[in-house]
Amino acid sequence: MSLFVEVALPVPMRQAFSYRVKEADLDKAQVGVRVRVPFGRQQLIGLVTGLSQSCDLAPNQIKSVITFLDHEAVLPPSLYKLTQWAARYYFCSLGQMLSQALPVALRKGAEVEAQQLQIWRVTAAGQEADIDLLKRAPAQRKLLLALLETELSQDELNALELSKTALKALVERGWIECIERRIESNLSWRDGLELDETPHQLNPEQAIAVATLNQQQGYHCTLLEGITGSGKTEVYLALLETVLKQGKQALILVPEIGLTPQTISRFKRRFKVQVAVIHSGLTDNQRLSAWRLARSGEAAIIIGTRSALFTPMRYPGIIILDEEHDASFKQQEGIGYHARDLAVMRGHLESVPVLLGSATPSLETLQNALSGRYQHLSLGSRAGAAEKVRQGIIDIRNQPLKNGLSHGLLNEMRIHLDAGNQVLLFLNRRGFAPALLCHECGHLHECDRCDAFFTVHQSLGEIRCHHCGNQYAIPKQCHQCGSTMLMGQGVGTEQLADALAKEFPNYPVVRIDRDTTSRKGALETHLNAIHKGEYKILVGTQMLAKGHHFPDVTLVGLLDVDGALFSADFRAPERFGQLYTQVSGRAGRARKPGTVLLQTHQCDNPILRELMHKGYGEFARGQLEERKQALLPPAWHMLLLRAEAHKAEDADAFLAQVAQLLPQDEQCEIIGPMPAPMDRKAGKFRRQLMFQTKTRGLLQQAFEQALPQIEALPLAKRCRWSLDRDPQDLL
DNA sequence: ACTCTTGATACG
DNA sequence: GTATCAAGAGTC
Repeated sequence: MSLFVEVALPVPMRQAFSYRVKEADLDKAQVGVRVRVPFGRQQLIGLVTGLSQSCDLAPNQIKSVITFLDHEAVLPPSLYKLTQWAARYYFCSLGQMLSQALPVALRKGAEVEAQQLQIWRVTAAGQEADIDLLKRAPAQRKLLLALLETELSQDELNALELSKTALKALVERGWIECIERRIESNLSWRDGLELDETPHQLNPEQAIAVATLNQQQGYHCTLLEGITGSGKTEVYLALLETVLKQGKQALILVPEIGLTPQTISRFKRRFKVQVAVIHSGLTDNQRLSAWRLARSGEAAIIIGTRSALFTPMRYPGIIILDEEHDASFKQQEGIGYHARDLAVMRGHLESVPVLLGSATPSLETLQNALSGRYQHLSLGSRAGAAEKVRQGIIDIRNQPLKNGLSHGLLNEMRIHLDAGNQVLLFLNRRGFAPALLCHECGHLHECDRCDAFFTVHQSLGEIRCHHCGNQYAIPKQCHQCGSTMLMGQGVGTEQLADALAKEFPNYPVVRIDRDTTSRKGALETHLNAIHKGEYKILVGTQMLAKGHHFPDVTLVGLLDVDGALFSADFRAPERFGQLYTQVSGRAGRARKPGTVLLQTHQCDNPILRELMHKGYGEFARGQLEERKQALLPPAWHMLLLRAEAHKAEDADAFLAQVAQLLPQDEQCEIIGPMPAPMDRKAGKFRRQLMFQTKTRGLLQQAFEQALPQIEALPLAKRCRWSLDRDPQDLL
């Protein structure tokens, strides 16, 4: 009797591949284990998705599995089902989705369970040894003393950053040795939870939220809408206590920028349990060990960014997504899955509650909360004594601007600074950066490979295209008229910071953006300096708006509001509303009253008025209504097809043929093909097509039906194309 | 996705 | 002629 396995491989083809199982491996074949298989000229690692006694392919076309890597399924059934569901939902191959769900180390063939732990300890000879012999070898001395105190695992030893040569020298003396020990997982936290600090007294609203959530069992999804400073984290901590006391684990997902040491320590401080942290800074092996701790149940709390969603839990208890509206929960490249949507599905599959927290919920979540699909809890009052902010609009029509700053704003800044407070200026430009402008003829310098303007980087002395990476030295003369009067048009954070340093020489300026915080730990250093009051003026982008507390900031200025209100992207007003609310929350914490000022040419704009006077809640409901009218998400459902080709006609023709294969009626709308907003990128032409339907099921069904035909189109091979379900950006 | 094959273009 | 590159085909 021969046996075959169906294998999902990390390739974009939406099909399984069959392999023969060798005689010796017959007992190892089971669904869910990883296998190494030959594939073309290469070897790949895939996951067994099925077994069968026969195979339709000609025998000479079938190869055999090289090795079986596991003796039990890698993922628990719930996560396997989640991955299957996601592959179908996002129209990608199961293998590709699986490779998103597994830590890189496992994709490369690492062991699922850590077999043995390497332990360093002092030998009998070492115990007797005369420490004074090491007077002239301080590194060895330090190491020996450390090990005399307690034995250390390889990881712990590495963390101490001791010298490798000293280690070797001590081994050669025979004073220390490395032994291997089987590790046993320590699950003692489940027997009795110990707190490391006493919980804060909850205010009535927090107490009600906690009580409501504690009553429920099994799956349910809740939106916790709490304005900035209302203490969502205290609610999380109180819920964690309940969950942990039941011996269950908690998965906490936070935005990329939100995973700061402060956040982590907040959770670590409260409970005496192991916390596994999963973030992008980890090496593959560190990630794997965090994954193992979660899977074995040793880590009671797992906290991480988007990809941590797929971390298995032996005792699942709750899933919490903080700052639920944050765009970093949606993967931008490759398979664009949304961790929030998948978290809800995972909660379903594992029968655990899902809690979505935000001061400014996304319209998607808000719609679910309003319709009753999700439970809706609110925290309205600010914790502590902070007062409500004062807000104002500065009309800059016909106003002279100094580097983008109006007189009104400058005056207000001076008042706050002279009073000894800090001022935060916020630039809301996504992708719109200062271009190089000729003051004489008005020529704007454009990238010769794309349709984008060059961005001026004064400090690097270069101009750079942010779409293809093209870069040159800043030209001395205008390419069109030869004038030397070149200026960077528009204000970037860098230019603004320079101008402010001249305008307010007595008040130090700090700039926080991608450039100044790209170095590891740079953001931390800057934030600390801000807290110590070393800087008085803070200039920055989105980064500054998210979750950082600046008690001495009393004035927040938003400089370019207009762009946000008139963007080609239908989500721009929503994002601006979230940003405005988050930024406002930055002002006037502690006991100082705060002021928020907007500079705009559109001071009568109704959207702006509503946001300022009625707050985010009302504004968001208004936006939701507008989306319904316009048949846009979340009212309708969207799939974006992008195509890229050397010849614009190829991309256009391909998408036009795709459009032919899709239904079009009062429940299905097709927009395009049209040029992508950035329609030329690195010499290729980019086109896009939008497919929108009234219901989620309709989109699924219609596209699933069309997909095989789309793949069979001859033009499909002549251009690079990709799918983005529930797109965040139409760029 | 990756790798090998084939056809097209540039170059001294 | 050959060296290099990009499009095309195939992967159990």
